[in-house]
Amino acid sequence: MARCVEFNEVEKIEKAMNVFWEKGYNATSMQDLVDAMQINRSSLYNTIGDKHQLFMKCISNYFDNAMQELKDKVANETSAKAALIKVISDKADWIISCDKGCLGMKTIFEIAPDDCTVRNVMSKNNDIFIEFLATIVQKAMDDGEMDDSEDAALMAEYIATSFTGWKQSYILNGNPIKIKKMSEFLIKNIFK
Amino acid sequence: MARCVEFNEVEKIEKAMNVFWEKGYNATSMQDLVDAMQINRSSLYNTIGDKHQLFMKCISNYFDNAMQELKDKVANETSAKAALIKVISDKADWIISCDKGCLGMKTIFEIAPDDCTVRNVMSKNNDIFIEFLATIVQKAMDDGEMDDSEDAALMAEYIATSFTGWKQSYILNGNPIKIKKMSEFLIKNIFK
DNA sequence: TTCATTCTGGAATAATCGTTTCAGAATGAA
DNA sequence: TTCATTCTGAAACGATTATTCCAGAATGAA
Repeated sequence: MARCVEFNEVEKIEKAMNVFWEKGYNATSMQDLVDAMQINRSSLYNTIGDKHQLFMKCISNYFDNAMQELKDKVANETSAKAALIKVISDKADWIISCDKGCLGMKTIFEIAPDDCTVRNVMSKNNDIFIEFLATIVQKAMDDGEMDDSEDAALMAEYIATSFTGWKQSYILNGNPIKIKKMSEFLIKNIFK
Repeated sequence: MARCVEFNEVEKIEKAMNVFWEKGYNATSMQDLVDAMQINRSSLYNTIGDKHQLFMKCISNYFDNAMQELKDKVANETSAKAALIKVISDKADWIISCDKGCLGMKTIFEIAPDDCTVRNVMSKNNDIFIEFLATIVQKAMDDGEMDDSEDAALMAEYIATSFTGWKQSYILNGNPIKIKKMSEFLIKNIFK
């Protein structure tokens, strides 16, 4: 009957995501996005929507990918303790390897405080992440690999907030050794 | 000989700072600033400079104030341990009480990754802050109030990065109890 | 008061912003 | 091939951006 969409939406979303990742929401212009996505302006507005809608899709895609990766990673480990160590040290490696900021943290500090829609999504995603971490922590406690005098949820939150702190440190100092040390310190701390 | 400036620069800088604090650098327009500062556009450009220069003055002023407050606070405590506890619990209270984001953290995540000038200033300020914390930690260690098997600088960094994590948590969840718990957890952790 | 100097208010600038519009090319069932 | 439909490319939109300019008011030493 009629012509149909000629581009793969997920693929385009990912290209847009990289631009937001690098520049942040406000500093990214529609021109930047159109250029990077290699898509027509009209097509963009017709199929995905405006800048804000596109951004929402980007952060959802960002989280979904990260969460899937995390789950796969954990599934490959034999114990809860090993899984936690893997997750923590991989996060440290990731922070060190990535010279851009972090789309998630950038969004939380730049956009979330003033944008209710964004804040709700980020908050929900964060809850899912923390809850997932908490189940592993709980398992480690149940298996006697970890001191269980502390609340598992608080422990998970403690781990997650540490990641944010590391990212801040790396943005400012760009010192990989410091990040490594802090991750080792965290691991030592939670298993002591 | 000639007419002289009729406004107090520091006072105006503080008004501008509040706007940046609330909206972030990119989302703040010169119009917003002119309105808030109650100053003429020309006067602004003539005496302070452009948006970026104004911003630099704002973050410097922000840090100087915070640092002075911190030093006063510490000076009023009798022991290094008491000072650390005071600093940590006050930070938790501050995070809870402030519904805006945090100018410092906002700047680090939004601007610092792509703006070398800003990054250098923030990095230097952060170093000063960490170093100051480290001296207190070291004193607590020397006085036997704290386990000295860990590096004081790492400990200071650990405390500072925790603050960032708490702010993230509070932006997303707005849960004061959680912040309180995390601050208690931190205090318990560093003195154990 | 005079007058060189400096500040002030508002208009003007050029560039860029996000978004819309529309003619025409591409599509694919009939 | 036909033709209704949908996508595409580029131009155009009005609003807003940061910044500059300039005429005139204010200033204060001479």
